[in-house]
Amino acid sequence: MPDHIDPDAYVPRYYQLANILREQILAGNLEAHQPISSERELEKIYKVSRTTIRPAIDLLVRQGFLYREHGKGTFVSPPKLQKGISELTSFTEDMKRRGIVPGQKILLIGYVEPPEKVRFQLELGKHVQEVLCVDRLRLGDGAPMGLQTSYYNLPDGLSFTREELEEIGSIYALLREKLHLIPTEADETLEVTVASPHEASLLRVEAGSPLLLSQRTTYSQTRKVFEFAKILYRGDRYRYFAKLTR
Amino acid sequence: MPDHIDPDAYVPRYYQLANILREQILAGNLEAHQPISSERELEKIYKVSRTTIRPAIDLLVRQGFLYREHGKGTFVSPPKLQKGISELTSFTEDMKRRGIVPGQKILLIGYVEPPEKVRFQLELGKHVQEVLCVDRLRLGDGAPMGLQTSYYNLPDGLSFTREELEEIGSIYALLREKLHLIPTEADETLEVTVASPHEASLLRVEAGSPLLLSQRTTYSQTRKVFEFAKILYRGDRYRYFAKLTR
DNA sequence: ATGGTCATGTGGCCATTACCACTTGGAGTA
DNA sequence: TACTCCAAGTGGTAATGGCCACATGACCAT
Repeated sequence: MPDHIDPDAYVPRYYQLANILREQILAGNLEAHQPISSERELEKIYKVSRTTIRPAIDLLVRQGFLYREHGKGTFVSPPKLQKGISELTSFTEDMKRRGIVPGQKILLIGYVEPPEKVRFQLELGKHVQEVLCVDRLRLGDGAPMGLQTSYYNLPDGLSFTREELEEIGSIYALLREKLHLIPTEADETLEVTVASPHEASLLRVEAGSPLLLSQRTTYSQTRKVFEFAKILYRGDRYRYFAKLTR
Repeated sequence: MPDHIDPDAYVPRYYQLANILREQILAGNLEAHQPISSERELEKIYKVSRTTIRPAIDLLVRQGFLYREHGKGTFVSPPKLQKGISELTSFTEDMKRRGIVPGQKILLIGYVEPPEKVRFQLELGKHVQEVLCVDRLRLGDGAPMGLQTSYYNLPDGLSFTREELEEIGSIYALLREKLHLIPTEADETLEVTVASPHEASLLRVEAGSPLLLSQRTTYSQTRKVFEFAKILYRGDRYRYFAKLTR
């Protein structure tokens, strides 16, 4: 890990500085509630202007690593505030972060006529006849974790095959690399429901067991809705995390 | 709504500008995906420097009203992206936003010896003997919505009475006005569970009905944990919203 | 027609300079 | 002793000026 800022680097200086400071915090060089160097000191230390320092600190404040107090200084947040904000992640990433090995069984992949609800969520016009649908059983450490049904509104007849999905594993990775589609924002709702006999048998629980239903619409970098995904999580195996701010 | 920026105002100029632009968007003067004036044009229009323009736009981008595209311009987000991020709100505020009339029935208020789990969440030392506990039935439009149990670690013997809580209604409002404690951040987890006979009778559902369990630790402006709250929501009446970003 | 080049406009980044508001602690005063 | 006041240090806001990276369309050469 570099301890200085390269003015000619490809990444912006404020970003380099944020990385340096974050590393120091995570390495434990700085105690919780301890002040970091003042902005004017950081100017001298890293030979960058305060105009560069501030966005770096802004970033770390938003990420929960630091907090400012006007007239007093900038301080290190206690460890509990340092992890897990409301980040948009795929099931695969989510599991990895929890230290669980993700897996999946593809139940169905192909074009279907969208139900009215999906048509609404994907903001489809009346002329759109079919959308790509992927039905998957999601696994965590080999055992059923959830049941996911996703619908995709892809640009201009672009698509992918079952083989490609099986090879890469993550639809998000596939969309990013093959179609240059990057999820940037999503609206999610969570509610409870109970397992139908069919869902129960796939998830290996009793019919009528409580499930957590997540429904998400995902926006690409061009601000278009491209995905509507429903995931039914097993109530006994999944817990949702969120970080709230004022 | 003013359409110009007052250099002598108490509120910062970038904040005034953000308010002006947000009003224009909400008023519908600007269509979705339509570009707003470029940053250099805004300099001339509002007689402020680009250093002021950028934080204003930053703010609106974070709030979901605008999005930038390098080399192209800054654009108005479609309406669906404009509301509801992961904001820290009390039950009372939450209900009001949904257009539901909040209510409550206080079941218990007083000092109790904290269970081990609460002791851990509130980061209490071994010497702390008792913490304030409030048990409430939460109502929405008069009918049971959830069952909340909250524990408070208040500074220096500060406290409040049942009468004060009944008068003001919201603990957050009470803490803010009486004790100058402002919630600024919280960690929340959500999971499903089923109603015990006792919970079921209070919530007026069948025993064994699915419930949504929210558990939250809340941090004050001094970065200390001051609240641990559990809310059991009726599965058939409550849905959780979140906005996710990359 | 096709493809490359380039001027122009946009947001992204950054140094410099300056002043304001808030906090703190020590000097000075009553 | 107790109080007030103020200087110094901190983060907050802001103007000015500049260069870079990216997107686009007009223009030119092929």
